[in-house]
Parts: sequence; C-alpha cells; structure tokens
Amino acid sequence: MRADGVRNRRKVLDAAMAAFATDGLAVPVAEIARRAGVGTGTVSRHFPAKESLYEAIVLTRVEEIVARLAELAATRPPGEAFFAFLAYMVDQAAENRGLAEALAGAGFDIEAAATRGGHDLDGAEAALLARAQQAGAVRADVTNADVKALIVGCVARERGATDPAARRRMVEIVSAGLRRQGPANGQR
Amino acid sequence: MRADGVRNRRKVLDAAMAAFATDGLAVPVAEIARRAGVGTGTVSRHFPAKESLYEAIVLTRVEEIVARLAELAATRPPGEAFFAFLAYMVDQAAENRGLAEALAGAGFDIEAAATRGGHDLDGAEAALLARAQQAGAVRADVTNADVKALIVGCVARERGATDPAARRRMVEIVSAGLRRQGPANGQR
DNA sequence: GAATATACGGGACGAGCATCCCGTTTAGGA
DNA sequence: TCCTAAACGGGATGCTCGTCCCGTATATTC
Repeated sequence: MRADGVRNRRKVLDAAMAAFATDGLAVPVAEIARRAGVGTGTVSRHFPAKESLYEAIVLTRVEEIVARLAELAATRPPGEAFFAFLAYMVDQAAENRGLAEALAGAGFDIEAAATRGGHDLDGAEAALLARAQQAGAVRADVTNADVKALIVGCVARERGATDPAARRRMVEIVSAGLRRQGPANGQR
Repeated sequence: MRADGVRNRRKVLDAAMAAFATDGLAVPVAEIARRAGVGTGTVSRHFPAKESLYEAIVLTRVEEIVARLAELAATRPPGEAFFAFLAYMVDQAAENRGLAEALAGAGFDIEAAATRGGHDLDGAEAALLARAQQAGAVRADVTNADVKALIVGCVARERGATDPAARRRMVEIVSAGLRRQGPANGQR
C-alpha cells in the first residue's frame, strides 16, 4: 500500500469521527471529504460504502467502551460498577452525537457492528447488570434493553445544549429509579 | 368547497395519521396518497407542504393531550396527576411512532406547532410538574425538559416490539427516580 | 531517471423524495 | 341538460445524496 494512501485513509477516518460526533450520522460524505481535504472519490475508495465508515469508527468506540466496562467490573463492587458504567455511557453519548444516534437505533445497528468486530457488547452489559442485580443493587425485573433505552433518554434533552449539570441530574434520576426500591417506598 | 374535496381531504388526513403512526414521520407523501386512494397531486393541493400535514395531525393529538392533562390536574392530587400524565404520554408515544419521533425532536417541532395552534403544551406540563414539586411528590431540581427526555427514553426500547409489561416497567423506573428521595437513600 | 501500479479528484449517474403543473374529469347550480 | 369552476391524477421537475468511473498525477521500484 502506498504511503499517501495510508495517510489519506487516516485523514478521512479522523474527519469522519469529528463530523459524526458533531453533526450526526446523516452528515454527507462530501462534507467528510471536505473536512479531510480530499475528494469524494478518495473517501469512496477507502470505504466503499458509508456503512464501512460507520463500522470502522464505531468499532474503535466499542473497543473503548468494552475496555472501560471490563475495568469497572474488575475494580469496583457490582452495584457501583453498574452505575458508574451508566454514567460513563451517558457522558460518551452526550459528547458524540453520532454515538447517541447509533444507541438510539437511528440509522445504524451498533450491536451488530460490535458482533461483527468480535466484541460482545450486549453480553458484557447484560453480565454487568446481572451481577448488580444479584448483589441487590438493582431492581431484579430490569432488562438490559431497559437500561439501554434509559441511556438514550438521558441524552435526549434539548439538542445542542449539553448542560453538564442537567446530564448529571438525569443520570441521578435514572439511577435512583433503577436501584432496588426500599420496602417503605411502595406507593402506586 | 366541493363535496368530493371535503371527502378527499378527510381521507388524506386519516391515511396520513395511520401512516405516521405506524411508519413514522419519514413516510413518503406518495405512500400516504396510496393509502388514501388518491393521487399525490391531491395531497399536495390540500396540504401544500408536508409540514402542513404534520401540523394538522399533531394539532389534534396536542388537543387530546392538553385535555387529558387538564382533566388529570383537576381531578387528582398533584403528585398522582403528574405521574398519571407521565404514564399517559408514554402510552401515547408507544402507540404512535410519529408522535414518538416528534417528541424526540426528530424532524418536527411539536411545541412550536402547539403554540401556533394556540395551545401552551409546554406551559401546562411545566405547571403540572411545579405543582407536584410543591406538594413534595417530585424532586425539586427536576426540570420539564428532563421529564420530556425521560418520556423519550421510556419509548426508546426495541423498535416495534412494544411489550406492554416492559413499558409499564419503564414508567415505574422513571417515576421512582423522579419521586423525592427519602433521606435514607443518599448513597453515591 | 523511466516504468508502472497505485491513488487522487471531482464529475457522471441513478435513486428517492417533495413539490408543481396541466390536461382531464366531475360536482353542482341554472 | 349544459356550463363552468373546482378538483383530480400522476407525470415532470428539481434537489440531495451515495456510489462509480476515468483521465490525471504521483509514489515506488528497478
């Protein structure tokens, strides 16, 4: 492979990461090419379809997430690890519009991409949840799909205005709701 | 106005309601025309832009919602009214993909449409929340934007598979999180 | 320094869609 | 029954994109 090919591939990848993060997955390929300082043909040649760009980028994100998850699971007690991971995911999604869209299921199947890349994101999340439930830190009837939807909700506030305080408050609310309810709390 | 004009306008409106509810706001105008049994020209003449279709349909939904909100506020104690409205909104959005998309801010500004139609949806929701907070039923630091985002989260589960039990569970979780926290709950 | 495979740029092409237009049809009154 | 304004259908048009192609340029090898 030629050196300029490697270099340009890298530039496209970086530009696409930035573009997806700020403008979302619907950003036109031409805009990515513009940001990378190359022609659209160069983008298409390195990534035959837009999907391949999604995939290449999402995979690195997934790797980071899986690593973070493993680290939390290894170093913290079950409940704490679960809630820390929840907060981490919300922060990631809040800073990356493309990731938020992917998590919301708009335009890209992130789980499928993770699986194709050899990562079992869903399984790892489910295990983290299950451990937290066994430890009595999380309601027993919650499913992993519930948790993923709630993460989407935490990021669904006013587009653009990512007030960190509001984000923290959202995570708090959802965390409180997920915690096993005390016996004296049973109204409704 | 001619009788067939009135009739066709009605047919288009009904078809669009059904199409938006099942297929979302991105459904092509041609598909709406097909469902209504008319040509695309007829749709365009009655509703010059797709936006006007959105608006006409959303307005009836908003009216229902505002009426329901007023009824709950008038007949139930503050906290109960608030949580009942939350559950109501989630049910509505779960049964209507177009409404869910509009609430999530994807492709249509529902608040603006409500305002143009003379309804103050946001204000009414905020008042309901404020009353529940004054009554001590809901955390004092929660904003109306938070609540709206959480509603989106409750509906963000796997597309299509609208398991009623899961939906109820999501509402429970979010409601629990929104309730004023007991003093003994302060872990984290 | 020449030869060649590799890569580049950006225009061409086609798909999907909203909107507009106009020749044809029809409702409703005289 | 006839006339005309109103309404209809669906093809034409224009726009935004993703993808493909090909004439040109350049890195690499001998």
